[in-house]
Amino acid sequence: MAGVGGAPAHGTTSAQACPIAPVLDIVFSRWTTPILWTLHAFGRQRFVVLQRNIGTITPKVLTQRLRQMERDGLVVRTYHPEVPPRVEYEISELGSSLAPLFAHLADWSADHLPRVEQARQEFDVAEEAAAGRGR
Amino acid sequence: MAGVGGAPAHGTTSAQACPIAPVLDIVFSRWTTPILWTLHAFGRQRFVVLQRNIGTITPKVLTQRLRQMERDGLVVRTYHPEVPPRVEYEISELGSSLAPLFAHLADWSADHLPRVEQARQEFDVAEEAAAGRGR
DNA sequence: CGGAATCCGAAAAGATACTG
DNA sequence: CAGTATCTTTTCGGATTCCG
Repeated sequence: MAGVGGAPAHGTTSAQACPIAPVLDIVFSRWTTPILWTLHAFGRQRFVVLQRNIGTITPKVLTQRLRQMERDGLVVRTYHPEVPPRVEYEISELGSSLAPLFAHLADWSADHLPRVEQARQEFDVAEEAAAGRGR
Repeated sequence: MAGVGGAPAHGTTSAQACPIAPVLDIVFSRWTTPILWTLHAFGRQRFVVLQRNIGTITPKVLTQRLRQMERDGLVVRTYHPEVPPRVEYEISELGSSLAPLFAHLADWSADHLPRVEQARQEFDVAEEAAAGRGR
């Protein structure tokens, strides 16, 4: 697996320069969309099941992300004091309110992602040509 | 000043777990929204002006981000071979197609950000209380 | 089972200085 | 002006280990 470095977040960005900057840290932090998506797709589920459904996230990171999302009110954590302990996570109403936004994003993706791919290829070809001339 | 580390991006996330993951790297990478916003707000502008308008970005990072966005077709770079050199950046049509999405995000922010703030306060209070009992 | 604690490595962001 | 080069900083993500 590729070790990755880390981009912080969008938090330090000057707010006046981008009014939606604050939301990005809440909604589009790393792993938040996969988590919300999985929670939305499979409904309430236990920690380990959630981890399996997401596929590649480690328990440490999943815990961190869930904690932040719980704090932001996007997910609800339910602890059952049993032996062995049982904890379940589910999407909150606030978290569900993001569904239309994600749908909008999916629509944009369907409509414009091919254009991005095309732009990338053209750019790479032009770059290749420029390098050829430069060399 | 807060240096930031880095979260890579959302790219390594398993696609099946979240269909919109690919778009996140394109649209919501660090600095992309402030850059697009500034380009949208002030129109075509030169490198240094853009840097000033954004406010806190260093030339190195701005160059990196602009290069990526140009490759993705979100911005258009125009180079005027003069002395001194003049380069202008503007938002592309593809980049402009994101405007409704950003508006949607701004709407969600206006409607739900207070709820997030409230959730955070309640969470912190509950955590404080839990710590008090635990200590 | 559901985490918390610890160590480690990678990559990106920032600061600074320097060119064509 | 518009970057590029270099060095340092930051912290996120992964792996491992341990606990109630």
